[in-house]
Amino acid sequence: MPSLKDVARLAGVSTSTVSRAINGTIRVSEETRLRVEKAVRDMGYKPNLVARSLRIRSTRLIGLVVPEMQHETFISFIRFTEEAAEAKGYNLIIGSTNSDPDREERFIENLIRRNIDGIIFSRVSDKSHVLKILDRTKIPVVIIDRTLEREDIPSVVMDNYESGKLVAEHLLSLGHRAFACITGPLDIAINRDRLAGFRDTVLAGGGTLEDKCIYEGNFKFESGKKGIAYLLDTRAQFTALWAQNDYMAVGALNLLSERGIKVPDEISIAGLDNIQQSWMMRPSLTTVAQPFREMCTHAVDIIIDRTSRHDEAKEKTRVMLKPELIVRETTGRPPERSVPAEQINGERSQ
Amino acid sequence: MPSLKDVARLAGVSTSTVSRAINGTIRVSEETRLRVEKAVRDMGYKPNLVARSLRIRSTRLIGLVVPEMQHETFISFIRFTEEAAEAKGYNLIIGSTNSDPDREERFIENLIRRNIDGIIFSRVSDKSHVLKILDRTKIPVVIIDRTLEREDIPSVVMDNYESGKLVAEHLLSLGHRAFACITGPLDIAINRDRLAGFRDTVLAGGGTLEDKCIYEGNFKFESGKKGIAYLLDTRAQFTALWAQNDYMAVGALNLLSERGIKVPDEISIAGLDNIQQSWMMRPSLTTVAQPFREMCTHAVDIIIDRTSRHDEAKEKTRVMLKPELIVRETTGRPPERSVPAEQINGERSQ
DNA sequence: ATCATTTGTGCAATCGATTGCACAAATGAA
DNA sequence: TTCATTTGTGCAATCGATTGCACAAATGAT
Repeated sequence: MPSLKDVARLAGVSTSTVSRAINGTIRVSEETRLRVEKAVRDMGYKPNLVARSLRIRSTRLIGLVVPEMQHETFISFIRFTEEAAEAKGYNLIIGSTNSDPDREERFIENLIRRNIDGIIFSRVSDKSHVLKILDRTKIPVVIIDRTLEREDIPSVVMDNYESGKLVAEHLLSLGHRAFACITGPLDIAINRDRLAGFRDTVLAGGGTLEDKCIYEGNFKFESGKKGIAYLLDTRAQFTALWAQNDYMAVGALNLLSERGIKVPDEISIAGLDNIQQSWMMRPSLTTVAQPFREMCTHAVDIIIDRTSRHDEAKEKTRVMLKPELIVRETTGRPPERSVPAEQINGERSQ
Repeated sequence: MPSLKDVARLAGVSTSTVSRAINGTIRVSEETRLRVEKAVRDMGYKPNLVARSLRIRSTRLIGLVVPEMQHETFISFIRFTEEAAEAKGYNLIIGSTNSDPDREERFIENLIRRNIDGIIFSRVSDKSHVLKILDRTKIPVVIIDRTLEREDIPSVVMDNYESGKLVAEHLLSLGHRAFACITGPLDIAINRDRLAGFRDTVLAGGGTLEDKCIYEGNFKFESGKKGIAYLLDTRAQFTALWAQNDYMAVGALNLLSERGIKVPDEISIAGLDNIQQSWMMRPSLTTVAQPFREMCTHAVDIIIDRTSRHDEAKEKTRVMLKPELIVRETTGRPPERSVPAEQINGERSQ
């Protein structure tokens, strides 16, 4: 691998000149520029980014921390963040922590030592000690898909309240009045927001969402199954169910199919996330699409913005983007003569 | 951020000594080691990996090239490669090329300039000019999930022939005799291998796999739908179908459900890959699991191995791992009185 | 006590770029 | 023609580590 020095020698100029000719930081005479360019081509010279990074203290690397790679949500973050980063000439280092604090810490330490330009977190907890580590450096950080108590940390989220609202409006317009919900963990703000949007809209529209029609899940398939089973078995009355993510919706559908309950004829189901399965399955799932691409693009932009104008006062940045409702087959009109859900359940469950 | 020099000053020794105390490359007296360690702790010193990489010409970074991030296969590669790399103290830079040669080239160039320790490719084509680029450097390369004509490039693949064999054996043992197959692109060796394993075993077991029962797909959902539609509409005769990946199997199931054909009562279906949907859907999909974790671990090991013993003669490395059959609900005994498939199709299609 | 060997440490070069400063040549203004 | 300004280039320091070599002190052998 030829270095700057080799190119300089071949072109008969100093390394400074070659560097300037390449980067265009300072004017170089037309003539020498051409000579340098020729030398660069002839030798197949490729600037060494490690050396460059060391000198200019910027690596054009962004770190992305995800808790795991099973959920499609995180895959989307990886995918779109990589896309956005690549478009800006950055590369992406990813690390999944498996929700293991040690691994998380190791990974962050590594990123710091690698002199990374910024870090994007998805789903960190408020108490993550990692944030303390980051406070000690001045590496820009963005939280994606969650907001933290600490307001000085920029975040990018979907308008979660709105997502609940969209689903409720849709179901209300189909004629539903009795609702149920399988939520994500309610210690997390965004999930409470989703629920609030859903509930507020349901009630405003003359519907009901009783407490016993709410099941707190954990975003996994199994939890969707459990949730719907619980709701059916406790004879909660509802004709429409919203699961706060698609995996739980799929789980619910799975159990309904097991029990021979027809969707959407007897119960309407909606999810959130728009995972692949949601359109591949039958019946296809009505859901809310998160604007993942935009979220990631924003996150990357914030990082790059903060690295460029280094030490300026950090204004608070909180980006909130609109979700989009995607209507498919799992939602329909409520049962014809509005059979009480209780009765339906009674027939079927055990 | 304190540097070696700062630590050295605080500990009252030279930077060389600090470096040696930290890395343990050369013996340092117990006493100074303790002094250095204390200084390191007191200052919260973290070695700068960029500087280190520049000097020792090794970054402990591995690049992973995937064509896209929609297919779960590639997600698995990312996931397990990251896991394996992290376990060995390496970090992972990923890039998806979207099958765009320019993007691919840009990404590879970047990796080279970043002085990456090795590159893992999934799904490169034989004619990818990228390999030429890599020939010019001596960066270790591994191909995963595909073998190339060029034998000097190490690869890690599943035993694809075996996967076809496993499926065929399973279906034969259930009593099936008339088979169909929706393949991946047949210009790719591994797909021909899968088909060969399937066909050989079917025929050896007294079954049939007629030419008109083979449909060449492209691994996507839609292509599974099209494939089964084609097979049904041309009245190919079969009671069991193998789709060479799960997305196509799901597509096929989707269409069968549309046409009201019962699985596995009327047709048995098997896939390959063991994607999430395969166990979440109903009926759950019989499939072949690829040993992704092992594949990725091997790939990382090969890279690390080759970086350490730098310029030795490269022996040819081709790792081949065993697949595993996972029997679920979409495969069962063939229809009771062995109704000719033609008749079944006749009733249903259109 | 003398010399060879081992042990521990520091000096300074090095990896490959970028960049402040100095300076010569070219240009423009008077 | 003379002086001020602009333009283009090179020297050498720098980023933060690692490491070959030199050398002093400690140790061991005789």
